[in-house]
Amino acid sequence: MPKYCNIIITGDCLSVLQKVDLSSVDLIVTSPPYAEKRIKAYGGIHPDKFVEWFLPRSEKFLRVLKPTGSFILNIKEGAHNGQRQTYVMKLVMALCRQGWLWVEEYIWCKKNCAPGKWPNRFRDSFERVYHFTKQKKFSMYQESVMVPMGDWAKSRLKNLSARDRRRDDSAVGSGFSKNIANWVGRDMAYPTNVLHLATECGNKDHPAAFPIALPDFFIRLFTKTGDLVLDPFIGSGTTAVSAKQLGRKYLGIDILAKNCLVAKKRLKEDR
Amino acid sequence: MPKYCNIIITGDCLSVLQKVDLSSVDLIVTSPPYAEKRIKAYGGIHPDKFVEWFLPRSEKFLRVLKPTGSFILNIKEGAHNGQRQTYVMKLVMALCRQGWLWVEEYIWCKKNCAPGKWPNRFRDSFERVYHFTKQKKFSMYQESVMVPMGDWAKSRLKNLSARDRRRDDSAVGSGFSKNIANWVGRDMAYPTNVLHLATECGNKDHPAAFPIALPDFFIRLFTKTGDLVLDPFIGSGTTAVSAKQLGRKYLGIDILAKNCLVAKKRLKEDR
DNA sequence: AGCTCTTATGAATCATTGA
DNA sequence: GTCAATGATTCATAAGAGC
Repeated sequence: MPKYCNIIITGDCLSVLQKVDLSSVDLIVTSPPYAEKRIKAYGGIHPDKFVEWFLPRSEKFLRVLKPTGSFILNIKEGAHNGQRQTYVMKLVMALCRQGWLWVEEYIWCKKNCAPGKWPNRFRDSFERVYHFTKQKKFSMYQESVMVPMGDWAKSRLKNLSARDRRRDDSAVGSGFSKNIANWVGRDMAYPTNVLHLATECGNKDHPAAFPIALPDFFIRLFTKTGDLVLDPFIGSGTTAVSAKQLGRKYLGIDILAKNCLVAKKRLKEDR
Repeated sequence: MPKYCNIIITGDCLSVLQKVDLSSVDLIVTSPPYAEKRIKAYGGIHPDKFVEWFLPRSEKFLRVLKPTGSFILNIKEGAHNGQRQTYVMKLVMALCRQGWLWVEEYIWCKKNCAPGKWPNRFRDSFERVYHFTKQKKFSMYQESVMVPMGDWAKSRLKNLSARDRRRDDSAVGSGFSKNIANWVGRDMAYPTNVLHLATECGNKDHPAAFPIALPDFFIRLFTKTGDLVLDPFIGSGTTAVSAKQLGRKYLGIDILAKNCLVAKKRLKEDR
């Protein structure tokens, strides 16, 4: 059993990860504080400083991640003064120089995006999810994220709300397995690199909760039961809740004690 | 009437555009030969050489584009040796340095993408469409690309909810706001920056034809009737056909005489 | 079951003003 | 100039209740 396991730690992941065992993590799933967003919550990282702020931390990610592990990064640049920021591109290229292999970019297409109308752009309805690895060969379990084809299933599963999951869990006790079993013999298909998910509804006491279906997808895709999932910017705890529900171990880190409290509370209440 | 108008020209756009009038083009829509793709057709541009190959040509684009014009670039990096190439990111950043303003990235989500299965990734079902301009203010006609709205609007408008009324009262302070009034009779909605278009079916005698819906969308969005649309890598002629169908002028350029023949044939047959 | 109606809400962006 | 803060403006959808 790893030293730090199934806990939420308050602190900067830069220092906290120093104490975590080398090559002990199977998957890192995270959504860092975006540059110029969450200024009140995180103090704000200027877009020009974002890459240099991130790199020392991603170096620690390299340290604790197993050779066959994956690093999933959810991020999206904003628009300022009529132009899109370029720091996300700069970050990806810097991560490649740091030793990461950029395997894929998934698109998280948000069904319900924020309102607004502007003279020069439409509403932003997608975010990027980058997949990095340490090696060309890595663990991937594609069968565990197969989606059913056909209308009846599409409408049932296009949105995996926490509530749906809870219902399935309580009925069967093991999350997805029952559903998967039900679909055997029906038309199943592999997903593509575009994910259609609604943003989470419901108050999570955190300004930027991503839908649980997002970590859920990548945890099932890149880990097996009992593996360790790390989120170095745990926020409201969604990644940890998802890992726990799927029978994985979790390690959550956040610099704000307030966030850690929210995450711990959600883990206790399993929601 | 511009000198070069409603024609397809065989040649390298680098030299051809030298003869085109300064600031005469309202919109550039193109899908360049991707690096390492279409090697037989174009002789192949190595990923490492792609940016330096492109930049002299995009400089000519700056020359012929009107100050209020837009440049729409459809491109997607491939995967090699298990990793995504970075030349698209490098190109975007180089274009910014060249003077272009990066306004937006649209995601063209391909409904019916190519089948296939690989050990380390799923099927690639999106392409990038970058929107660049010369100025912060540019021509944009958002109303011309509105899409049909769902049924929900009708019922809502029949009987304005108490909450809608309250929200607008507090916002405006005088009973009915004009916001709600704007919705009455509206059955169309603005799109987002994720476009759901099917890929073209049917052989167009060209290996990388994009669906006509793609240039159609951007031509309607960024030009009005009679404007001039340029595609410096016209390929099978889709951009020109779309422009003609929408009552715009077109100028198509391709280095391969074979492509120009196909484009001319399609224009004549209007398909 | 299916239909109608109600409610909730999401990492937004731009123009303007003032320091 | 440049930068920061503030206010104005703005949709489309899912899910649930009720009939």
